[in-house]
Amino acid sequence: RLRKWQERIRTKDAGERNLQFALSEIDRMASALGVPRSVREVASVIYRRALDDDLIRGRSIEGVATSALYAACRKEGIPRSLEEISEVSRVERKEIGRTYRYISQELGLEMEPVDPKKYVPRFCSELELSEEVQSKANEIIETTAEKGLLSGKSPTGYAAAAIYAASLLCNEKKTQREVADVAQVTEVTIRNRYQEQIEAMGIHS
Amino acid sequence: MVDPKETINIENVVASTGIGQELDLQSVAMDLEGADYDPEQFPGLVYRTQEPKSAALIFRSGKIVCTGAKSTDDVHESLQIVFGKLRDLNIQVDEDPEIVVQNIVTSADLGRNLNLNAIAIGLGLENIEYEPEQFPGLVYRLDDPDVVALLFGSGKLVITGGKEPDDAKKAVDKIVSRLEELGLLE
DNA sequence: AGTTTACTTTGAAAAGC
DNA sequence: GCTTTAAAAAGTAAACT
Repeated sequence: RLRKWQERIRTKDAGERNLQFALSEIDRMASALGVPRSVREVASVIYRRALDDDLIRGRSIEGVATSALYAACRKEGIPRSLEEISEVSRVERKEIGRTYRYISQELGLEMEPVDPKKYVPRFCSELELSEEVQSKANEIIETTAEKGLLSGKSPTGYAAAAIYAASLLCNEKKTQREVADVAQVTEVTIRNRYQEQIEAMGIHS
Repeated sequence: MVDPKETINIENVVASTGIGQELDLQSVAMDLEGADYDPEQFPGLVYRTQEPKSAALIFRSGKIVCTGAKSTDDVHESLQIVFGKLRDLNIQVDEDPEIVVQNIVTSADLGRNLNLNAIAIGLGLENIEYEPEQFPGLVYRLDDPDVVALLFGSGKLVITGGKEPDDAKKAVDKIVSRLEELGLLE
């Protein structure tokens, strides 16, 4: 009887320690990403819900914590790509993506697809591009997405191409390499998306 | 426009069967040319047929999995070839082993582009999975028939998880009518 | 700038770790 | 859970030309 009681305490302590570890990891990654406190709070709530629903069984604590943070960034409207998230996590990109899809389904997060426009301010500021370029990029994204060009395309690559196009149109040219580096996509992806977008916008350059 | 059902094409059929006899895979691997057997990596021996093209996974228990065939007829033809090869090795094979189709992968074309973002919302975010950062297709699980459909921006789709060719037809019909009533087709 | 190859997703069975 | 098999869809990445 005493042994059983001790075991319960031990289990409870272990669970408590695991939760503390997860929350501190979320905090560490959030700091590294430079996201506001509200995102960490949302991530913590998602992690606790996953814990309550027993979704961590068979998965790593770090993986679930990272996925919760990825989901929280999106929910708060300041998405980080899986590539960016994986740079501050010790879990690899593919695993974060899988775990995110799993907890998202199980918790019924009903996450909407990421809007490429959400990446425009951050990418443009890293490239030191003007407000004018940002507006132009947003206009390109809005217009071409309405024409159906966005289906199936990665939001970061889509945003990168629009920013590249906008930088040319506003005479603040950035090279494909520069834009590709901040968006963490390849130049080939920018070229492919850029061609489609320019054509759909009826721009001839 | 063409009826999307007429664009349905079977791309792969997976079936299981068994010869009703245990096998010494080590010796089968020696005698059967073209056999790939690496028990450290996977317990099954891989044997590929050329016509019809398929891959058979042969296990110690005598159970066999056939995959890669383009029709249920091809599955039967391929397995007859495998049974024949085993008999050539003086291995007892049941006279007419039962062959069970486990999965059929089909492709189809709705004939018009799809706005996956609108479809994701329309079908209900709780019913679909659409993560273009990870994969360009929208994943839609149906209850009846019990299959999974992958919808692409081009209007092409993949249906998998079905056990008979008819499942794909039913699925395409349901998807088309669902998208039509949502006003998301054409 | 554009090509080739390879990997991402879905489904199912087999035997064994 | 993983391992292996095959095939489609379309996007993206890495490595070349």
